[in-house]
Amino acid sequence: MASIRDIAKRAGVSVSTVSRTLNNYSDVSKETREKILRIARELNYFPNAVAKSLVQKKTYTIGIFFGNKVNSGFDHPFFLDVISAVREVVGNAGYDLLIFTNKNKERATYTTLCRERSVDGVVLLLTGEGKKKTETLTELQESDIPCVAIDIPMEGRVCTYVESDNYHGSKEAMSHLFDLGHERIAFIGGDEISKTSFDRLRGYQDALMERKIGFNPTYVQLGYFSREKAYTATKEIMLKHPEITAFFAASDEMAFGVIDALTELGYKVPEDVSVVGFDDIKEAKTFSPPLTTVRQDKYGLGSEAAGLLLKFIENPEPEIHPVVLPCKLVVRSSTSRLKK
Amino acid sequence: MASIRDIAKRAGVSVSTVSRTLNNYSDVSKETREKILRIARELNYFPNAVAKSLVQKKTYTIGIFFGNKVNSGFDHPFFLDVISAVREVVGNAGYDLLIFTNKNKERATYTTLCRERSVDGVVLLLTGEGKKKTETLTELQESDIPCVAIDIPMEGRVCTYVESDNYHGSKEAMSHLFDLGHERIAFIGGDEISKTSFDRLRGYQDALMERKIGFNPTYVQLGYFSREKAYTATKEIMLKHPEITAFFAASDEMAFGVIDALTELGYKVPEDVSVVGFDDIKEAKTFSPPLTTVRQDKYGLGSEAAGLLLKFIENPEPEIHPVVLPCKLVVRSSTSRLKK
DNA sequence: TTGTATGCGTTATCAT
DNA sequence: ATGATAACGCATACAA
Repeated sequence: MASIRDIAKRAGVSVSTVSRTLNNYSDVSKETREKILRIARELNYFPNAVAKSLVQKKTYTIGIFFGNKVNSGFDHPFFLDVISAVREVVGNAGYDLLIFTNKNKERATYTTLCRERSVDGVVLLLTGEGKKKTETLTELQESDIPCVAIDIPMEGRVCTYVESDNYHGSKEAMSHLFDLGHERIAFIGGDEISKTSFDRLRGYQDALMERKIGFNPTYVQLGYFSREKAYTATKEIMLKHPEITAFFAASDEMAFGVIDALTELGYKVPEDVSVVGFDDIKEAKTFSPPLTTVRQDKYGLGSEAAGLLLKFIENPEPEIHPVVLPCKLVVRSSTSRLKK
Repeated sequence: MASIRDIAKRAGVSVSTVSRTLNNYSDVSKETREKILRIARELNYFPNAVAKSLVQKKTYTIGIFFGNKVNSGFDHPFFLDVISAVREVVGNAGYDLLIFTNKNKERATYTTLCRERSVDGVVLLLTGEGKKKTETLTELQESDIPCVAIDIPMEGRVCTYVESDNYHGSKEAMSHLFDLGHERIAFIGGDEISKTSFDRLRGYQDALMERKIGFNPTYVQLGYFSREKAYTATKEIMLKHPEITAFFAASDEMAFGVIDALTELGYKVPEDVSVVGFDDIKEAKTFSPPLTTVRQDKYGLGSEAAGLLLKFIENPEPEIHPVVLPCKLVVRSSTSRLKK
């Protein structure tokens, strides 16, 4: 409640002197400084960040967008890890996090929302349709708002993205299956719009080609990152192609759906059919059977994104380059050697 | 970038007319209104929320504190559900969410942080030590900042809390074990400071007393909501009291620890020993064996908290009353009938 | 219906 | 070393 004016009045000095004192300027005499500090404490003074933001044009706030639309739910598979990392990194630099939630603004775009709130930078953690390069995404990318996206290939003067090395992650998964003797491997992909999905599919295809096994398009279906859709797709594939001995799903959620379907069809996992997932979400470890999967460095994704963002904010002409984080195959019990 | 001044200049009117137009005041002639609106669009105008906040003393921002200290990690077991619900509810009312992260401010309290950012209200989702009624918690409770805590018994003029009906949840769990024939039931509690822990323990004790079985203190240990600590406690108890046939853990995480220990000691769950958890976190369902547990309405906790907060903000003299949400026993496969 | 003037709490520029 | 004053972008009381 107390403002610097109140302090100034009590101390018998001007507001500018108070301001300088509170901001640790050197040109304040020791006596007045101490007096002001004492009074500030007495009045239980705290600076008003809003007023400060207005004049400094800096809010020390990082915005975050989630979900599959401009505004929507928290349906990202590892929202928690990413946001936790972002929070840690930007927090240490003195920034707070603003989660955009405002739903009753039509005509709002990422850019206008950011400008309205005057955030210093923004992290994009979108899913599904939100990852499609729409007009509003392009607008943001070309704006002067520092921006880092997770898993969306955006690039601008102060805009880039962070992703996992999905291509090589996919290949590692395939290598593992090859090592176990599998060759007839089905793939349950993500969607047709995201780079993430595309890279994982490409890894699958290339692994097959390099192994001279060849790529059979009828072994591939899209599951749209949904357990249910993956379940349906698996049934369809497996009924038509009972010769398949392994499934590679582009997400753990979908791998669960694959296993659901397989189990219902009477196959045992991994005895009859092996299954590999992607992501290594929390439930992967406790699932039955524990899922072999490609682990993404979720925390790293978030901390890299935050680090880049801070660089953009603090550096007027940053070098920009997307960050690609390595994946790691985690072998558990949903895969096993092919029985002759 | 464009301000109402720019619009005013272009339109040849005063800033107040522009302001009134943009805020849908009725006393603006149709022509000037249309002209202003057109120019606003041309200039790609958006209001500056910071400036607006300064003059209106309202930020349309809800703050959230997490973790076990004033500032710390996201270690709450269902952070995601709660925050998702809060976001939904306050979002529909036009508020955004501010996650406090700022770590480099010593001497900061919940109250000063809230004042500094001028949040309109705040949600507390703390764990561990953070739930202890410290000075800074009391300060917040007694302040005029609208505040709703989850699982912490705080009450003030614009401050209350939301919790699950832990006591009856506990009793339900015990009833289930009684129904299966168990009588020698151990309890792995939470901590000694939270009401949540206390209520669950009380439910356990009362259930035992009402059943005329009596309460054996040596059957009780604290696990501090940690899988590891619960593991250790379980070993200790089970080695001393092999007559025990069931464990009731005050959280799912701890129930996992209980099962870890039991398994290592050579007991089969649920054949030899039954185990019940509390919370129904995501992994409970996929754990092996799928965990019987007491489900908390996590989303409800968040949406009730948000609803109360909005009431406090919009109503000068709200009636205050804590909200207690019912729990629900979810029977899965970690409990079974006692073998004679 | 419109304009003028003031203030929100702070920083920053320029004097003194 | 300190003070006066303008400015940030907007809302609002009051006057016209």
